[in-house]
Amino acid sequence: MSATPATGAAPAAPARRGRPGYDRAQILQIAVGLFNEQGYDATSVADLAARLGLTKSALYHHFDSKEQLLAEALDEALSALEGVLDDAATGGTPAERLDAVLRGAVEVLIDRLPSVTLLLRVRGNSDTERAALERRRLFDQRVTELVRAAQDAGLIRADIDGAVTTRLVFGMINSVVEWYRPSGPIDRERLAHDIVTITLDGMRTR
Amino acid sequence: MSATPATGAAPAAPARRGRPGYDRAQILQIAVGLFNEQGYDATSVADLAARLGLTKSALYHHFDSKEQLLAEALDEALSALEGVLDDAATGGTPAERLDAVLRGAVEVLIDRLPSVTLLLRVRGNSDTERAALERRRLFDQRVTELVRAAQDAGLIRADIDGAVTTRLVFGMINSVVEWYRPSGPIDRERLAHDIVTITLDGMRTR
DNA sequence: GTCTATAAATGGATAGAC
DNA sequence: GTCTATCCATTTATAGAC
Repeated sequence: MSATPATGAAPAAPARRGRPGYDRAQILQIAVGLFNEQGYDATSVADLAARLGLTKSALYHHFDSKEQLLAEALDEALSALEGVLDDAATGGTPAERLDAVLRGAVEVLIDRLPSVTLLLRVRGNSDTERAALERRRLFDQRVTELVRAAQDAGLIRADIDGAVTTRLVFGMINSVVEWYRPSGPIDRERLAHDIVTITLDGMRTR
Repeated sequence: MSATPATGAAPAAPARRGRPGYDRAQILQIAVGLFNEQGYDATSVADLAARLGLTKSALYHHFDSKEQLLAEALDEALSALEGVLDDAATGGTPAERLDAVLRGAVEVLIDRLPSVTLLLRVRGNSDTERAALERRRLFDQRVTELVRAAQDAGLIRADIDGAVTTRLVFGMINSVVEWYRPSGPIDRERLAHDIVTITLDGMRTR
């Protein structure tokens, strides 16, 4: 868990001597945490340097810009989400594939909670943010196609538009970043189960 | 719809002569729109003045601070949401009251889309924001109590924790601010119906 | 790999004329 | 009610020493 996440080619970066000695991955992790606490725009490079116990200059030795930190975090989140769809594409019936996508999305969201949280708050204020929004849009499109296929197969109710259904269900899934904490009482699989249960069968008793 | 929203005592503010001639309500409306486009922190007072076609100084004649604009918008959204709960408290069975709260929340969210959108993005970076978050928390608590009462009455499934159910369902409802546009093809009542349908009965066919 | 110092621009906000 | 001009703190980012 606490091992170095292997940014480049080095198999295992040995702990640095002297001062802090952060590598890119560690800095990115702490940066994303702070962006999520305060908001990306409200977080200054000085804020981040203070949290790291570094000066701004030392930070700029590791990264070219604040925006580069954002770009790397957004890429991590988007790649993971796209991976869910790539994996699910090989499944069986539309219903099975949809189930796999919903469960997979919840699990990615939890496993990569910080970067996905950041992604979901992007508004499009820079080229970096706009590119991320476009990748998100393509993801949504692919999920909507899956929902429509499940509707055509008669497995999902067709009295609500597929795009609306997709938005609502992913709205519920994505909202998890607002409150879920891995250290809390509810585990990953349980939450995925609860969400799939409510979205498929609803909260009303029968 | 286009009438003056009655900020103070004056029944109908006559159109100003000369330049733009904004009143507080008009400025607030445009400010909230810009905050939602770019994010509150990413929006400078200069940005807002530019959109209004005014200078910063002219803006400060109407408002004491950027934060005051935020505070007034957040209060509008919170008051409207609290009103939904106050109204629903007088209903009949827990199920009827919960239905009324869900529908009412969707309708408030749509009727006050700009201010509610702003509210849902607040992170707690100032006293103003923290006070708004606290009012939101109290709202959530009151809804959770309603869900638990419906569970105790056997009307809502009890195999998922009431607080989790509340968060998930309001996560879906709140996500509407991310994509809904009143000018679009789907009207308020239709969306409220779709959301209540999915959250109560799910998207699976039976 | 970290530091001090500083640049150049922008942030929120105010003074005072018209 | 809006303007020009300005203040001062903070912003992102860089230069160059250790």
